[in-house]
Amino acid sequence: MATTIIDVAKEANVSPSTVSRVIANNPRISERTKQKVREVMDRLDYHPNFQARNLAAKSTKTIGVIMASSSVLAFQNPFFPEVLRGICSAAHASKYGMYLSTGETEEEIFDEVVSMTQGRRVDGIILLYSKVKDRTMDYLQSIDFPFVVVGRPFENEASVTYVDNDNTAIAAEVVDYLLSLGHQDIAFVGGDINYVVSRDRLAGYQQALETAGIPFQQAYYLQDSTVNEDGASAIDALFHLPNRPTALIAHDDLTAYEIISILERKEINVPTDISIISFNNHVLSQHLRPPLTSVDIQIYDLGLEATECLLNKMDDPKLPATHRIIGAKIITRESCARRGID
Amino acid sequence: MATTIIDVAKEANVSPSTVSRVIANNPRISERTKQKVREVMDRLDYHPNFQARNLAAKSTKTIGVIMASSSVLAFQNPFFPEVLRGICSAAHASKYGMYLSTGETEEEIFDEVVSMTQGRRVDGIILLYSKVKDRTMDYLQSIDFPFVVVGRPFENEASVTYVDNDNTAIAAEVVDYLLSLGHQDIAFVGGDINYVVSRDRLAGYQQALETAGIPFQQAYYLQDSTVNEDGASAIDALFHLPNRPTALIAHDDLTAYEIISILERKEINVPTDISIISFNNHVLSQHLRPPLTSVDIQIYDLGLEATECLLNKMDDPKLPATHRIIGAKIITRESCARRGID
DNA sequence: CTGAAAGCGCTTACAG
DNA sequence: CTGAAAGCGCTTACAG
Repeated sequence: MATTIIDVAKEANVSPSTVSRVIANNPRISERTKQKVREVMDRLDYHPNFQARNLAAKSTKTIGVIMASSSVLAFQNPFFPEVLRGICSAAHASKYGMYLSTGETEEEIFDEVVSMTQGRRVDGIILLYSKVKDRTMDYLQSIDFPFVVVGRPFENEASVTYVDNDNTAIAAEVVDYLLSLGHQDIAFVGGDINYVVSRDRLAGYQQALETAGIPFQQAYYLQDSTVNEDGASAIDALFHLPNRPTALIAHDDLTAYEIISILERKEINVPTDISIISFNNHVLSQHLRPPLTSVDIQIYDLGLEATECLLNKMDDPKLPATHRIIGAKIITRESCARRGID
Repeated sequence: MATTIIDVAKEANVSPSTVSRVIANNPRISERTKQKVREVMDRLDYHPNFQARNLAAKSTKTIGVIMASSSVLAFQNPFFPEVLRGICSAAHASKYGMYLSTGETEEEIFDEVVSMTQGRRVDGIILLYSKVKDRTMDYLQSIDFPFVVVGRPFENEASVTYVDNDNTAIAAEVVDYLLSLGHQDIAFVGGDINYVVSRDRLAGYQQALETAGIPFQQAYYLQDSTVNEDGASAIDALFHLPNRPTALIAHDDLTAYEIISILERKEINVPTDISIISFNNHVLSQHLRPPLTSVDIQIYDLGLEATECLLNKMDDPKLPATHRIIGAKIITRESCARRGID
């Protein structure tokens, strides 16, 4: 059996309470006693049992991280490691541990969250996604468990703590950038519309067009799932339009890569024939040919600040909901060009 | 306060022991009682407290996943999300949870592992890397804690359970492939030599050359850190050699991308002027221009099988160490070509 | 500044 | 098939 607090207490000729207080570095214990107890802890190679400590103290010092369902996509998405890195870094700084969800379906994830929270496996939860009508989020709110969302909540925005980019504004900015290059016929390949981020970016796209007096065309709007499933024909349709687009906004770099590959096979040149810009600024985007113009949404900071918000919330559950907006900026590379004269 | 086993027991008119047995689905409890108790659990929305259960049962049903130090690299490495996906999937199938290390330095990671194991925070550990002279691994072995390594251990290979590719053989195969294309002057950009994987691949490279009767040239061997720090000049040196290489093997796709970008700036064409092949077969490798020939090492399977091995080990700690070798294969794309006539 | 005691919420021999 | 009791290894009022 591993050595326990009792062993240490006996060896140091103090009570277990005292050992416990030394572990917690309680100021009411004399330095002399602390030294003595610490020496014994070292000598016996004592390490407190987490379960016992957590049970007694009613806290776990761990954060639950919930990924979106369909793990293949969640993991493949370059967003994931980067946001995790941010979370990791903030958690580590506050000596918190990270517990990762493993559920694969929405149902499983929901059940996992219920048992994580009810079973007190974690002290707080970070939701790595924001979905329309999300049971999990509703549930967390209903039991008043400390949580924070990376992304803007679909409902109850004011009462939920979240960290997000201003996706609507960024998407509008992207459109403006293309407009400034002389483009008018701008296609938009958006993400899954069940995620709020996809809706926000679409809204930004539409608003910017409207501001510029350019009507929104349904045919210019695709979902990235279409491209990933049968990319060639979706892109084909786009390029057989009477006014074929001269610019295209992709929901993320992966989609952009996919599209560029398809275009290449059709001998459509980027950026000469069509300008392409996307979101997320993947590490590899600079290595693509042409190097991809992409929006840096500061994923690491999203994770970092989400964790800080959560830590605050856990510290003081009565704190009002906070919202942090992380800046983003267009990283100009070579996939966008001034519109040629038709 | 959350509802406890006592609440359920009272409500169902049984003892807490019985409720506990119903939770564990103990066959000695009658179906009738089970039904009754389950109904009450549902009605009261009861969820067992993990800490209490773990403390009493002396098991945590969670796996600790330890990443290599220097988290920036660990996270950025595309290896990470993919191996995690494999682990996740196997853990989930066995209803295990995942606890992630957050340490940033080797020292911190070591301390984390000590407290994870001594503090019984996890039942088993997966080491996501294998380093030369690794304290952490030595420690795990010394306390006889269930663990498995993704990668080949540097020492005590026979007594440590691990999952790995046969990196030596694969590297040799890569060389043979290039030889078959007529290349003789083959450069090798390897990984950090503190990792066993880097050593194995280098060994495979050297062996294959030797078998082919081609002397190993120190000038043809670089470490990827050199390329990442001051890529241009390292590559420059390579191309100013009297016999400049006509082929190059890169430790991973990221390094290959980096090199290709540098070459492009020098107007050295891949594959006309130099053939490039690398390891890991990143999702995006097919989208690079030219599409990158790369070795698929089946990262997902590495994670999956490592977890299975660990689960077995935890089930029966007396089991002898097992070693699983995961297959790998060269995915031929367009970055390698037959050697031109000089 | 320190200790004795109760309690955190479970599981599991032991007994019947 | 079920229950009473001890115990898992801590923390934390309470008391002095």
